[in-house]
Amino acid sequence: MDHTVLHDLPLFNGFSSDELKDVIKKASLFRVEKGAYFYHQEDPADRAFVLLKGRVKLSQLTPDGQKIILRIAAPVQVFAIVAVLPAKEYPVSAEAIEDCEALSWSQNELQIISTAYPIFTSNAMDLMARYLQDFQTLFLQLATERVEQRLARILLRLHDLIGLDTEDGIFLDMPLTRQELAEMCGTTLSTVSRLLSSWEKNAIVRSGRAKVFIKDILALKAIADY
Amino acid sequence: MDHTVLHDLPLFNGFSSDELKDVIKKASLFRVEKGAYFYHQEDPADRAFVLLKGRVKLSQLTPDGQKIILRIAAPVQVFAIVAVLPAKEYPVSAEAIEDCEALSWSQNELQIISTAYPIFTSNAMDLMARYLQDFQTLFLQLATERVEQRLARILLRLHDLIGLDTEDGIFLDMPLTRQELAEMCGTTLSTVSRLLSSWEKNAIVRSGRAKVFIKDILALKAIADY
DNA sequence: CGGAATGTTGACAAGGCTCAACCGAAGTGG
DNA sequence: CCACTTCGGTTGAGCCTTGTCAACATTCCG
Repeated sequence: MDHTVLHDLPLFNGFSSDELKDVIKKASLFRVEKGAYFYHQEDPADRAFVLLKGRVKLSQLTPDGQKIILRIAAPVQVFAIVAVLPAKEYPVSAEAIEDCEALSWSQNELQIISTAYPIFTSNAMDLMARYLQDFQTLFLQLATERVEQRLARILLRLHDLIGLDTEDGIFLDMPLTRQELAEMCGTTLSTVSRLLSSWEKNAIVRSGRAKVFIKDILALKAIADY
Repeated sequence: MDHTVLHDLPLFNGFSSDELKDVIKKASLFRVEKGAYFYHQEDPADRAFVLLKGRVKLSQLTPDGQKIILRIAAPVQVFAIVAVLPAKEYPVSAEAIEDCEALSWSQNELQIISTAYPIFTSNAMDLMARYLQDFQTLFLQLATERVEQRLARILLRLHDLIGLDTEDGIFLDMPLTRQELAEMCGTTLSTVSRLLSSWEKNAIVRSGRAKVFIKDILALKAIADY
């Protein structure tokens, strides 16, 4: 395993090449196929991951079975960082929505890394603080914006995360159903479908079965910031 | 300053009395009067606080001026823990809604404490993880529940935080306007007023100008878990 | 007393949800 | 290769919750 994959991760900020090699030596490689889970909500949080290949859907279930998607992780991103803390549970479930590969460290190994490299702890905390802030922003948007704006924002975020330029516009390189988009913005399949249809009429997007192209990103931004 | 005030704070878990005394010696005492601010959103985050007296409203503004209240802090609670991280900004504003006193440490002092007591860092991280989880729960509720349930939940949380038994029912010991309740559950003043009125008809609460008594907490729980 | 906050209530509109019927594409098995 | 099933998507009707706007009442406070 090439240590350079970790090089630009904020979590390993301040690590030298040798240190990264050492950290990688401690890692295990996990393969999880499409549809399977890395872990489930409320399992004891005993492993953290760095995604190398595929996409992971991080979602949470309500007591009555509704789901919301909190985040989609793409390579090369960290997830389940909560595992650095002892005696926690995973707050979300992590499902592979494509065939995935990830590096993983057990809580024990994370403990060892923390002790050997004190900066690791503060990097982890920094990461957590960033998530916290992202959440506050999301929360604010959910509380104050209409579905239309929220969906536009989500497409824009996906654009940054996984947008691919094609002659048909910017392709969002991930199989996303209407249902999943709905779970990302706290609404229903029908509403998402209606919005995408109406945007398609205005040549803002083009969308089909589990795929979306963005044709007019400025219009989308205008909707988001309306 | 009596060091025992810090004794039960998760942030100082694992500190001996002597260590707590040392930590307190490094603190400054802040007084902030009702209506004034400890800090504003987007100020550089250079101080953390432990509230000793009064209440603090932690709120966030949208670009277009809407406000939501993320948390009300009561004694003895920590806020602005994000200040342990260098080069961050406060993600919220902190307004004293009563005359307040708080212990405070500068980022420098926090740095020194972290170095002297490694457990402090992990306590801080733990605290952050807890906030993160609380947020995810809040987020989920906001996304999936109706205003009625959310308001009921908020009253129940306030009950745990600041409920006082009286002959008139359980008094929520804090001046909270309809507007503020609305900002806590992401809705409008009118809707809160209507809900409280209708609950008053059913003898679930009694409420007046900036005050609320809970008369039937079971009914409230039933609404929350509906 | 007068003005500023705060709260109540009604009328109305709209956004979004539910339910349901229907369509089309993709996959599957004989 | 065709028939069938499954999955994902679209769309309409109706309704409910909630937001908006506005007038008015009540309480507080200087």
